Amino acid sequence: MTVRVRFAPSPTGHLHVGGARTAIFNWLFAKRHGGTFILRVEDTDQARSTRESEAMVLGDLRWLGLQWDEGPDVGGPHAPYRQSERVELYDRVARELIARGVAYRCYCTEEELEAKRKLAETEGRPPHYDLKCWNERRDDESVPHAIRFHVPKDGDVTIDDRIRGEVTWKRESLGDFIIVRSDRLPTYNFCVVVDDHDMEITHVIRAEEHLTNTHRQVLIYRAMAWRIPEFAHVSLILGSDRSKLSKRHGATSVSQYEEDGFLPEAMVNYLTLLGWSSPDGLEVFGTEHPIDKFALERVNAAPAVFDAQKLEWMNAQHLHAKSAQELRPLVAKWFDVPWLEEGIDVVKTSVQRLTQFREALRFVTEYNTPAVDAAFARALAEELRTHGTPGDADGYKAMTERLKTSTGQKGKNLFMPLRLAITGMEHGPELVKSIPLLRHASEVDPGVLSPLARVERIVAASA
RNA sequence: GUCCCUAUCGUCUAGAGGCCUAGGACACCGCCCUUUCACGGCGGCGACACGGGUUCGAAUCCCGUUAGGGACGCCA
Repeated sequence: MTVRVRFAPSPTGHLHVGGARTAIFNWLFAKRHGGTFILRVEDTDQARSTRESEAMVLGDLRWLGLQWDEGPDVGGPHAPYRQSERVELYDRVARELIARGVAYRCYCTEEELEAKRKLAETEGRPPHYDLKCWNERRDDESVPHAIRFHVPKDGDVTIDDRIRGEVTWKRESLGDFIIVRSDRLPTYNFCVVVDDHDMEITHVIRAEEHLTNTHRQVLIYRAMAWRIPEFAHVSLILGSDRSKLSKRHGATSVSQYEEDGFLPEAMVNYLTLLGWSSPDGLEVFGTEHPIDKFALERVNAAPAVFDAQKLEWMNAQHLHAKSAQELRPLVAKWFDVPWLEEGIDVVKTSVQRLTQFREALRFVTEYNTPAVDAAFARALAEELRTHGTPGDADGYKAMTERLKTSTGQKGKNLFMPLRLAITGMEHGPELVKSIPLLRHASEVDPGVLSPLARVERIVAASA
């Protein structure tokens, strides 16, 4: 049996990190077993679903590099992959369920039901449907109605969750539930089952919030005598206060991280580690490693707190591992100059995110004449005029040797004023790299002030 | 309220009854490297929620308590 898994987002906004992790686990599992990764859009909630959101979610998944084999945009043997386009199928199955005597039309209004729920609550009873329409079953399609699934006497369910082990529910914990709304659109618990069966899904890997829904879903599988897939419920991602991750904890959508200059491979790497760990303890990796090692049995059942600091560290690891040539097109999205590649090479290790290169290279793009000893500045200007600005490490070494004698300074007293005079700042990358960068940048970019021009400004200012 | 899930350093985790004096990573602190910053290297701080069992032996198995989370919708 070949593995078929799906990620089924509802298009109500950008992809969240929790959804991203669920998608990653599905994708990893499919890749691990040479299976098929399917993208299905769950847009039956017409009030909240939009095509714009769908495009955003698809874009976010693409950015992460999670390629799907079947989906609304690429099609596949079980098209369409948008639930709103599959209503005929749901309608057919709902009728079959009614014919089998396990589902029935319910003519109760939402107001009636609301009142019944309130009453049940005050009387301390479980807020389950009172079976009115089940007891007076009638089959009138002309009157507005919903369709309910009747929970059978033998409605106890036990599943063997691949992450949680055995989970059991008693039938009493469930009331008859709606599978088709009065607007004829199916509800989540119904269409997931119909779709997962129709799309021949073998493993349902999804968030823990769906765990208790599985009870209802298994009942539908049984009523239709369909093969029940394997289930794996992944725990939730929490914020720093251990409540469900939400906006107030900071960025929660993957697009936000993209905008903040995170690398997709770092994002995937970090999220993969939220709940899963490699048997050999490796933490920084590309996709080959987890594809080779991933197993649902190693996924932690406990919820995980999202740690933006570790994500940032992870991003730096991936960023530092890339060459300046690889980084250049990525950085150019935020900051582009002719000398960008050399600039990236010089400041790379001091940067965690793509967005930080602009600031890290500010010593090149900006120069605020610093306060430097006038005599030192004159000697430095003289040095640069007669020997030129060094363009490599050897030239830099020779220059500093000469400066020792011409300025009479050494150690910190030589290097600090030198750094300050040329970069305008007290801190920055090694001078042996910064000075050649400044020289090259000023040669190709009229916006960059050359080292000599900089020093001359100091001399002029002190005159 | 009922049902379900979960519980190892601040955080992510390793741990499948003796290999545990509980290992790694992030963060934090210190030292080294570095005439700055960063990177990197080395070291330190720091946890089995609690109470009962089972066992020669429990972080690991069982029960309970507590705490957190989820579900109980004509949301997904």
